[in-house]
Amino acid sequence: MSPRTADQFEEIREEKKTLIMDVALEHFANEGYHATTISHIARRAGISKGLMYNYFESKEALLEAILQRSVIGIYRYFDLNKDGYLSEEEFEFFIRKISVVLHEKRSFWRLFFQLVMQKEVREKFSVLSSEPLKETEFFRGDEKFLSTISGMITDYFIRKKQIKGPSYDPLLDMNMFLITLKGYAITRIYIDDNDQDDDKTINHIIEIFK
Amino acid sequence: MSPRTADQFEEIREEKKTLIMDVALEHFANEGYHATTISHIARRAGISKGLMYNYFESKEALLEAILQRSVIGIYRYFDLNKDGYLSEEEFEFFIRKISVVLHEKRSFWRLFFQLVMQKEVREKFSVLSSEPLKETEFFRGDEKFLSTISGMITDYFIRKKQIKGPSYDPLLDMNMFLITLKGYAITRIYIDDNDQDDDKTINHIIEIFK
Amino acid sequence: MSPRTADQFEEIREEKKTLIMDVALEHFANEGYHATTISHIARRAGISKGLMYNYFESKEALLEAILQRSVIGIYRYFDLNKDGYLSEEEFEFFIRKISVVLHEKRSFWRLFFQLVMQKEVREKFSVLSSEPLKETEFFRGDEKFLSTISGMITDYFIRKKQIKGPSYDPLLDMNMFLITLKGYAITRIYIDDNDQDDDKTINHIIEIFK
Amino acid sequence: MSPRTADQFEEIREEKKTLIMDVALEHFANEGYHATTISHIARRAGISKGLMYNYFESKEALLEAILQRSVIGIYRYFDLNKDGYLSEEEFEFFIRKISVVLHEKRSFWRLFFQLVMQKEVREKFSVLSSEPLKETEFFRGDEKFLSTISGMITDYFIRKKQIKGPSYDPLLDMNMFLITLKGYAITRIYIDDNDQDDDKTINHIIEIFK
DNA sequence: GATGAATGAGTATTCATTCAT
DNA sequence: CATGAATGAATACTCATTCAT
Repeated sequence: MSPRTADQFEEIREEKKTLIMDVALEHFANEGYHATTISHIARRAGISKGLMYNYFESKEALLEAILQRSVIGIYRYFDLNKDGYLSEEEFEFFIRKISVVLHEKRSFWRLFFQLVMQKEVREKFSVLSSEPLKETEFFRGDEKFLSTISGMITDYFIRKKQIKGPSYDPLLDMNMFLITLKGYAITRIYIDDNDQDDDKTINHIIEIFK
Repeated sequence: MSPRTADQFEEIREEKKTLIMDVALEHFANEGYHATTISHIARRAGISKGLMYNYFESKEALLEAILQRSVIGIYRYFDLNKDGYLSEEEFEFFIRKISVVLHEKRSFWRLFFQLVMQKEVREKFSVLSSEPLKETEFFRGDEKFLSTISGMITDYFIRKKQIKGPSYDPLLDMNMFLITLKGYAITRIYIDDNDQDDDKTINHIIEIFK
Repeated sequence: MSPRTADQFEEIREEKKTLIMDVALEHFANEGYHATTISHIARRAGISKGLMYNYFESKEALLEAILQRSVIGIYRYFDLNKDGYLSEEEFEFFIRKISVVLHEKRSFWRLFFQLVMQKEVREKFSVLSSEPLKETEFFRGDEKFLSTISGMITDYFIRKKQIKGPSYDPLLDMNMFLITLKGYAITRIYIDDNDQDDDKTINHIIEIFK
Repeated sequence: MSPRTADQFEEIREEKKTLIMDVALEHFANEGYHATTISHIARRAGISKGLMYNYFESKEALLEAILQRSVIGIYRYFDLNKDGYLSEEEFEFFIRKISVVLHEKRSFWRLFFQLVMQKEVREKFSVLSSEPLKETEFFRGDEKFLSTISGMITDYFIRKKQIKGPSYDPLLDMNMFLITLKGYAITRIYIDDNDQDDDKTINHIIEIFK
């Protein structure tokens, strides 16, 4: 019965937070942020409402924590801090990684699209920042994430022009790529079991835009 | 002095209903259905809350009336009752019409995507019906709308195979088309002013899939 | 096309008022005063809400008008103004008249019992007035009605003592009579078709208390 | 300091529920169900409106809980599960018990008569069930209660015939008894202090129908 | 007289958040 | 750390009443 160490406490704390965030994400993603109640989350997570507020200051803080965690996770998955350069060989891996991350984090992406469709949130995202990423500020972080990706992609298509020649329209191609990516995303994130046809589709997308 | 005629009342009713629906659609689309309050709609429409309920039985009934109106409008715009056949020449017009309708009814489409992302609603749409359209039943109507379009498109890509030959994969092509359409849609409906580059994009999409 | 005379107008007015009161009484009696809405009454009476207020100042005024009309009707039916004396022969007719009036005006009595069970209303009735009846003041009128009947009955049972002798307890007998009357009333007013067994019951009640 | 135990919570819950039900019953009985607002109940109970909904799902659920509690209480008081047989000696106790229960639970009975006079509720009660009593289903329970009593009484009067001889009309006598009971009930439940004359009346009723 | 659109105060209900234990 | 009782501001909805036509 030796008292738990501070580390053990911290570990338990983190586990509980993770549990709450997992449950909350699931519900936010499927029923919507507004339609999901704190009571419901607490009940599903097997804890009391009071405890929820021990871990998260408010419902919105919980949302931001979830978003931040996901963004950081994805950020790390793509290892985007290295150089911001997307080579031709990397492009294929990049697309495949997107396919994986869309499916594995589909709850997050469902929530993400939902939020991005809200006017207020949309406006926040339109101002892309070039400030260094602070992990505690989600939206900044997310903007950074998006602007980094955005820069890499722009870069990639501009370089493509040097290969494809003067008749090639890099802006048009990039727009088509972004449209395809978005369409692929919202298709993919609403399939619960891994789709059989997906491989074909992904290969085809790579084929077109590489 | 003299009392209003039934026609005058009818006119007032229709005008007010339209006004309320217009205001409500705008807010549902931009702030989200749950985040929009009846008070807010009433205030923006310059009427009392009570009057809202003179015209619509509930918030949900208002939503359904809006959806129904939009679906019927789009249905008519596409004139889909004719034969359900999409010829090669028609395909181009079809795409251009989609572009127009996405932009002109962008509030509806914003709302539509928002709703379709809700689990419960998504499930409703998964059962596609082949019953004849009754205008008073929104979801049926919408399913009919979608299933009609869906059938036409499937048809179109199967016929394409006869032209393109055995190496052509109609299912893959159709999937790519649907992905492109969705990506194009969510891109287009969040641009408020008519986009300059849009023409190029549309032409390119037609080029690829015709 | 000669213009209607003032009398004709008055007649139409009275007919409409009667119609409204009939419909309202039916609903007040069966669904309850609070649960019945003005809209509902108007719709059932085939008139507009506005017109209702042309005839009756308020929902409560409508209620009072209904009660007053019924009370006056019953008052007249019993011809109670004559002398307030209830002879032995009259007693039998009195009971039979009660039976008839309970059934024919059962909607009124349903409403009456309902109201009398409301504390506030009950208190009003507890102060019995000996003022002369003014037809425009319902509650006064009703009190007068009740106090007149009450006096007559008290009188009747006191006189009975002179016949029955010293072992007879007039107060007890009167209480039993009032209890029986009330019990008979609430039984009778909730039977819609004229009850077969009722004659036997009435004869028996007369037998006991005459 | 230390957190409350489950038992403590349970105790608080039961106390508060009882408090709310007591206050609500008082108001429902005296002002009527529809005329009593949740705000009013909460204010009188010294709690917030929100708390009411922590304990009862809705105003109607509160009503049903009150009715159920009362019915079960009365059911137990009469110990009706034993055999459903009412002997001559028991009859006297039965009447006296009714007198007591009418007075002690007069708020419930005021509410009961009020509700029974509503058309919709009346119809529910007309279907008497012979299913075993489930305490959680109020109306069933109440029907069972009434049908049990009803059966016992019918039985009692049929047996009386064997004593009184062929000139005795059991149905008429029972009807008179039920009328007297109802009349006694609505008289008794609207007297707040225990009536002096009541003993005489009760004795007389026993005398007549035993 | 007659209509029903329009109002607004009121009612039941919900839910994020606080806090005593 | 943990609980759920308690709060109150906000929300959807109702309905008696008014009023322009």
